Parts: sequence; C-alpha cells; structure tokens
Amino acid sequence: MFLRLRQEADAALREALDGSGLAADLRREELPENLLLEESEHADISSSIAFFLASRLKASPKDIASRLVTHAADAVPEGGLISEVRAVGPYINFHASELFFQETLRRIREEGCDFGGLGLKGRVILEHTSANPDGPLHVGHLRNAIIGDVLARVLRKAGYEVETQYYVNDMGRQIAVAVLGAERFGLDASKKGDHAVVEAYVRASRELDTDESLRREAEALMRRYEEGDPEAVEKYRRVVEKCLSGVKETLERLDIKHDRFVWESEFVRSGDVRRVLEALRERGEVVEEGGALVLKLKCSEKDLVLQRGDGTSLYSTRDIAYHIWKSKLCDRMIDVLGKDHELVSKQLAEALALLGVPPPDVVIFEFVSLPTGSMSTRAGKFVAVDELLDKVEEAALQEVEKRRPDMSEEQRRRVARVVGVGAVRYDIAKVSPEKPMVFDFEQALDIEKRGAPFIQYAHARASSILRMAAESGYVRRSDGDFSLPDFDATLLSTESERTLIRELSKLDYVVEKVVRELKPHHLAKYGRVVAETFNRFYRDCPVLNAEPPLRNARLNLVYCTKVVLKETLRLLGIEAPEEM
RNA sequence: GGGCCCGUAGCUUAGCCAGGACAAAGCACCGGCCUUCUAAGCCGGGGAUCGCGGGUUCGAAUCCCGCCGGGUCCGCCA
Repeated sequence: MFLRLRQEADAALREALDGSGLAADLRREELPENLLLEESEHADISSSIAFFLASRLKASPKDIASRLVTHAADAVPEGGLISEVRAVGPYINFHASELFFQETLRRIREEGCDFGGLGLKGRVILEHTSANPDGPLHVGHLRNAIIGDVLARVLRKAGYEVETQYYVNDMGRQIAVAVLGAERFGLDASKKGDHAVVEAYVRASRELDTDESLRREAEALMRRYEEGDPEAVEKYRRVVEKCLSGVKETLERLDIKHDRFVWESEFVRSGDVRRVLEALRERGEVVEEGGALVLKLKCSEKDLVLQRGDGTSLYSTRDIAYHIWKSKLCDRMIDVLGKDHELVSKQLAEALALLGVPPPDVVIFEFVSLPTGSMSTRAGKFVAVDELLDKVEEAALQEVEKRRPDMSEEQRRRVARVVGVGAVRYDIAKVSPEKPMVFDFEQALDIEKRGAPFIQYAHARASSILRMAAESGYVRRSDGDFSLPDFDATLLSTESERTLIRELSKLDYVVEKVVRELKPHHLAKYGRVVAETFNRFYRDCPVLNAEPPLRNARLNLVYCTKVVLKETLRLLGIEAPEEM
C-alpha cells in the first residue's frame, strides 16, 4: 500500500517538475529514478530532490522546494491518498489522507496474507545451500540456506514462480575421499547420515596427507565415477544419498525445502559437458596448455581451465552446463554463493555470454568464521547446525519453563522449538550479506530479545487480544481465522494508531526493496519495527475496554497487525505462535 | 603482490548504492512502570574522534584517492 502512496507522490512531483519548468534543462535520465522519495519521520513520505536540483540550477534548495510544492499541491488528485504537500525548508513533505489509512486496513482485511504482494510475473530458479555432500551443514552453510530461503519466499510473495534447487557436487575430490573413507572405515549406523559420512571423510582426509597410495586410489575412483563405472556409481550413490538425507533432515528443522536436487554428474553423463566444450571451442578462444583445455577470458583477469590434463571434467565446465540447462527452464536464475565463489561466478558469466546465455544474478555473502578462525569440514573444524539447533532449543525451553509454568510440557516444547529456530534464523537473516560474521556460541545461545522472540511475542499479544474478544463475542471465529465487523477507521486517530497503520502499509515497500537488492535483512528490520510500533499501541490504546465503536475499530487494527506480523515472520521462515 | 568485501557506542548491528532534517537500534550498565488486553513488554539516562589521513562539496558515515587492520579469491580443488 505504501508503494501506491509513493506512486501518487511520484506522479505529483513529476508534474510539479514539468509545471515549474525547474527540470526543463535536465534530461529525464539525469533525475534520480525515485526522485529521492523516501520514508521519513517528518512526514508520510518525503523528497529531498530540491537539494539535487539546487546544485544544478544554482538556486537555494529552499526556494526550489517551495516552488515545487505549489505545483505539486495542485497536481495531487482530490480524493487520493495524499492530503497535503508541504515544504519544510528544503524538504518536500507529503502527508497521507484519511483514505490512505482506511484503504490500508481495508486491503489487509480483504487480502489477508496476500497483502504486500507485487504481482510480478516470471519464472525464477534460485539455487542455494548446495553444500558438498561430505558432511553435515555447518553455520557457514546456514547463512547460505537462510539467505536463499528468505529470498525464495519473498520472490514468491512478489509474484514470481520460484523453483529452489540444491546443486549436489558429487564429482569433487572430497566426495571421492568421503566414499573411500566410507568404504575403508564403514559408516557409523548409529549416527545421522551426514554425521556418519563426515566422520569417514575426516579420517580418510587425514590419512590422505601421508598415504600416497590412497591419493591415487581416490583419483582412480574419480575417473571411474566420471566414466560411469556401475560399481563406482553405486558406491557414490550410497554415500551421497546417506549424507543428503541427513542434510535434508536438518533443513526440515529450519523449515527449508528444496524443490529439486540436481546432481552435478548428470551433466557429464548426459553429454552436456562435452557439448559445452565443443561450443566454447567454436565461440571462444580455447587453448591447450600441458594437455589441459583453457578458455581465454577478456574481462576476468584469470583464464578458465575447462578440462584436466587427463581428460576429466572440472567444476567450472559442469557449472556452465548446469546454468545452460537452468536457463532454458526459467526467465531468471539466481545463485546464492559464498564470497569465495565471486571470481568463479564472474568467469561463469563470461563463458555463458560467449554461448549467448544470460548470466545468473549472484548473491554473494561473506563468510561465517569461528573465533578461532575459518571453518573446515575436511579438518572437522566446524559448528554443525544440528548441534546449534539442539542447544538453542534447550536454552529456549529453559526460558519458557521460567516464564510459563502454567503451560503443559508439550506446549512448552512446541514454543521452545518455534522460538529456538526463529532465533537462529532471525540472527542470521538480520545481517546484511556482505558483512563478515564471527560465530560465537555463547552469543548464539543468548536468545536476543529484540530478535525473533520480540516479534513473535507481539504476534502472541495480538492473538491473545483477538482470542479474548472472540470469547466475549466481540468478533466471530471461523475456521481458525477471525471475521470482524465493519468499522470506522477515522476513530483510529491517535499518534500510536496512525503510526502503526503507516508501518503496516509498508510491507509491499519492503518486499520490493528485498526483491530489488536481493537482501533479506530489510525484512528482518521491518518485522522488528512493526512489533515495536504495535507494543507502543498496546501500551497507549486499550482495546477490549474501549467504547464499542472504538473497540471495534481497534480490534480491526489488532487483526491487521497480526496478519502483517504473521506474514513478515512467514517470509523470514519463522513461525508465529498464538501464545508464548 | 593484485582483485573484491568488511571496519559506525564496551559488544552486535542499521544507515552508505541515489551526499542533506538531530548518527539510529538492540545487548550490557543505571533509574522508573505489573489492582486494565501476556513485563520475552513500556518509559527515561549515561555511552560514538562513524578505522586513520587527504580530497570533492554550501554540506561527507555516505562520493574519490592514499594508508592501517580483518576476511576472501588469484588455471588443471569445489
């Protein structure tokens, strides 16, 4: 809804720019695309475009603002979402009309969880997590998984048809080592699949450092797997699937599900990799260096090795084949990758360009390290997501036991699980992807009050009010949802109420921002702000004890808040408990 | 050595892309608020040379250059 307000402000401002002749000397594209229209604490929406024009027109921003405002005020349609345009010094402030507040609540009531969508069209394939199947997910993979999962949810919200994919790197050297380890030392059947595999992998890795024959064995195994030797394929399949089943179980705990798992080896077996090589030889400059095939790249300062000297394929070439395949199935590809893949993804884009395939959008996130340094699956130096979740849920359970002795054991466990997973997801989602993170166990277990639980708590409070209202017969309950009577939105006139409605209206604005920047942390912040605003309303405005017409209006506002909080949490992959 | 990213209160972060209304929050610390809808809440207080140094500008946390610190990548690993 906020986007509609911005559209109206934008239209009025553009008319004012034309009408005043102030932008006459400027070409359209010289103006900032959004006309510097942003949310503001001084108005419902505000533009600082006068500053921008001031330097070009050599006039004072204050004068420009007041000239623009006289035109903008005329341009604002009667009966629209804007009631007033005012110049405050150099700023142009737009104030929302009564209709804006009414419409926001009406649409939330009408659209429910669809509120805040953008109606975009198109098919997206989003690849995320894609941890090597040589061990359990650790907290570094967790960042990838959460960024990817939230983006998938938000892109769907925006209207895209999204398929999430997990690219299974089953052809790497480390998988051969894991398979070898499994063969030599067996897999501990008492352990979860991924944990059993990593045990064998770490042990084999260690031996590999000293045992030359094991190294040769691994290379031979890789070759046989690449050739499709049935025995090797079967060995691999067993280990990789064992590991993946454990990974999937972990992802399920986090409420993350991939639509498709794509095995890297498929592209070798299908002949796609061979065809990529042929095409690149034709369209690009491929040279032989010491038996290996190398693609010369112009933009990237590093050339790309396509094939080993012994004729076996390499990750990059298989990745090119994977992306060509994906590109045929969708309109847009998005990859969530760690910072270490940045150069590779640039090389991939350049290789794809040679073949006339549009590159994927790449979301790069910085590493999660431990206080003792970076993580390594191979060295067995990592914090597993399973362990983190176990401990956080345990900490959450202690909290719930302290606060809610009245709840049943089963209820407390449920709340602890929802709060624990939510806390983990929120703590990662709230940080901008390009920020390096250092994982600290103590900090992770200290469930931050302003994180997920804060938002969940606000939702529980709202739910509680509605539940009691239903018990008193003020609202009707119908299959889990509430049906509320019509109301007069003009009664919601206090600052707390207005501010809350304004925040609720911004869901589409935030969704748009996340989609545009491919950064989930804006949504995390939004959830916190809505919860904060609701808590202030909760303090200032009694609901159940208000006079009936006002009570009714406030119940509607509480309902709308619950809808927006629940939807925001859902997009973050966090459950919204009815009570906690 | 070169490329990219990060460096904002004791700690964790937002703001940086599109320079402007007082540098914004949380944790921790200090003080206040449960006879009215869950105190995982609310209100107030102290706490910041926005890594350092230059430059551009009427104006820089934000743009440009240099430096320092941390991370990461730099052909037959993935």
